[in-house]
Amino acid sequence: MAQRSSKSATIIEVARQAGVSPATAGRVLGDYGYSSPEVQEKVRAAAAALGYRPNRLAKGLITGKTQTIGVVVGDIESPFYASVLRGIADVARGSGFGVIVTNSDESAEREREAVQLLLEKQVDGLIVSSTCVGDPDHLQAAISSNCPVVQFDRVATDLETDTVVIDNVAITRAGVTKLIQAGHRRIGILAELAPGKDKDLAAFVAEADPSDPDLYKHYPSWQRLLGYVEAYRQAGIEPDIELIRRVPTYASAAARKEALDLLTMRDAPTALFTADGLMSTGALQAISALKLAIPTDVSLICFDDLDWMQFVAHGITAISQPTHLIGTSAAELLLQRIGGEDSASQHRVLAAHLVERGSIAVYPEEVSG
Amino acid sequence: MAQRSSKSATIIEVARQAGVSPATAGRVLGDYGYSSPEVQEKVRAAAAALGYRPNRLAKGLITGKTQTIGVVVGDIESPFYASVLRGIADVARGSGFGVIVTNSDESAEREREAVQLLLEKQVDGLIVSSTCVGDPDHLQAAISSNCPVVQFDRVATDLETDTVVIDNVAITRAGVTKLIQAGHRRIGILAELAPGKDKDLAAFVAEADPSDPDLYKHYPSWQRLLGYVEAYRQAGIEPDIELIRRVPTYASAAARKEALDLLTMRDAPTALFTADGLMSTGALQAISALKLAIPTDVSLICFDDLDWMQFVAHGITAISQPTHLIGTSAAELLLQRIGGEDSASQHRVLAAHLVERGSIAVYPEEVSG
DNA sequence: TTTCGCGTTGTGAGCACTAACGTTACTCGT
DNA sequence: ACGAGTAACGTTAGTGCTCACAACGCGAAA
Repeated sequence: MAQRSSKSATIIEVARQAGVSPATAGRVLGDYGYSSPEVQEKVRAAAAALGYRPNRLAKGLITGKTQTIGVVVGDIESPFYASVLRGIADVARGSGFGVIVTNSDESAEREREAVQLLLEKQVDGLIVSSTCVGDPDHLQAAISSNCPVVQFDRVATDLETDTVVIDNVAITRAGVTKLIQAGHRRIGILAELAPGKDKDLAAFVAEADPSDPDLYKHYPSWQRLLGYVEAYRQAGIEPDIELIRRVPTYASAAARKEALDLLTMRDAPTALFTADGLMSTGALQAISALKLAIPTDVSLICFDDLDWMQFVAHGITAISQPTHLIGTSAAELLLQRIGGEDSASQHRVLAAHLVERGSIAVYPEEVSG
Repeated sequence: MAQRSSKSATIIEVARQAGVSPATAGRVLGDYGYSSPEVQEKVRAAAAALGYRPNRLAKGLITGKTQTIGVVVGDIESPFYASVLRGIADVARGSGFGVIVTNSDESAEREREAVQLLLEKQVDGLIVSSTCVGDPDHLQAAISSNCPVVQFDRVATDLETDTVVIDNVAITRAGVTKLIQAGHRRIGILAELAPGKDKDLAAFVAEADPSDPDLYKHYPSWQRLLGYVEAYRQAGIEPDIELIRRVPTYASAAARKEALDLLTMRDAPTALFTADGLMSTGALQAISALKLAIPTDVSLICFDDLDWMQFVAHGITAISQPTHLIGTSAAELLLQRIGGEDSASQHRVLAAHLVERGSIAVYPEEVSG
């Protein structure tokens, strides 16, 4: 019977009850060192009788390992992060690890605070989608104090960490190319594109260069824009900057507004590309409000394959990220590092794929010249 | 400058560097007891110079408080749980607490393991949506060892814990009544309804009694069924058990199949009520596959107001739970308990509300008699 | 001057556990 | 028969920090 009292029994009480030394009890219960079968039985019986529950704090204090990993994401409510976290949690549970989650809300300050808290809690490792890819000294601090870090989605490349990403440029290029091949010439794109100012956007589009070591290169939304621009250029068309709309972070209403604006502008686009889930819902809100039909009135490709995309209209063609796999991969890499692996940083690029449904109509190419 | 070496500085090194005793350094850095301004400055300078980072394990070992709360949910990927967790995390962050998340996958065994792990990690409190409402001895064990528990959504009522729920019966009754008032007589309902067997379902419907202290009473999906049955009875109609379809936990495909079956049966329902998000997507898949129009061919009310419900068809009428508030409330209650509050258990019943959109058509009442 | 009290600091114990090491008893090979 | 090896256990010293306690100085009250 477990005891009813307030404080849980310690290993010393178990040892006394079993008539052995604390160290011996520790060996049995902690499953290390030597112990005879008789002693094992006695100790286990005593532990069960007292309702003994090992104190992982004390263990962690000595061993320097807490069997806990810390996770920092933008917002756990977003389907993308939620799914990645699920993958992480699955792997963690399989290895007896706990997972502490924190939301940065895309704020560098909060991210730093979160990392600080996690380090104080002595997590064995960190999985981060960093907001401040620019100066990741807090992550560097973690690495310096022997706390391995794995980055995903957003990546600060000048950091010595394993990374898990998808090839945003290639998959977006493929998607937009699909639209172009269907005859679309004016394709609107809705993307977050933070940080930066409008003039940066123009410069980025003008100079778009896949080998550019620019800061923007590290942000998925900029990478997706790059894929968009490349698809255009490959088709021999110059992208119209009026069709590129940026939306502040976590601004659902703004996404709707931009989409509305885009779809009602003079010479409006015949197709839309949304760079993440928030943009997708914004676009659909606008399309719904304008009573436009998909794909008759407007074609659509959405980044991130959300639940509802299989039944809205005739199905929404979407780019599906292996979110769960991103999480499990990140966790596996991290656990390897925690386990002592000290080979060179691994950089996993996972495959995203286009899920073709019914949101792309063939657009009659205008007869020109 | 923070040091580059592997191990972080301890308070003893900070004390030596500042020329004071470890206890004094602790008082300054830990912000307790007395210390003079001069000493404070010296100690803080030394701490900064050494890149000191307090070890919360050691602190927790002594104080018995880890500033961590444990959360056990069914699946963090579900929008409902993700949003609740977000609420919890927000409150926790505000108080400097960390949050460890675990998924039970609706398995009692996993839930027990999770609770065990969390208790070993010495969490200061637990927020749980329990799978095994029937025998919550693991939760009782937590309470017995002075670890307060707050339950939400699913609740084991014979446990002395604070709870946060919504009135599932009333809000569902209101929703279904709306459908009945619109003239619908055959309303299909899709719900999880675990655990239990088919004959239990028949008995439950036959005896449906709001004051019944039955086990089922604790499960939201059964509560929602109860509201459904009550709405029927209040309208003087006896519910048809053929219209009540149950779906195994986490079986997205099964939800689709049941919905398909429901909509193609002889004397098919003219309206559908889905008891959670999974059922809703299943229903929409079926409706889409059958090329039925909402609300012309089938009316619909969905439990849980998901993102896409504002733009699918003419908008889906939904029951919106205050998910974020559920999380913040649970966390606030828990933090109060952790803070020493020992008043009687609080049971918060939050308001859900019907978001009326365009998925209910008036159904011409048949002229009878 | 004595007494009291308070602010300030240091000392030492201890939180629950593990790791290193010492001791003992026993086995095995030569 | 004897040293080496090994299994089984105990003793002790930590792990980084907090807390109770004692000690001390200093100003105010008696």
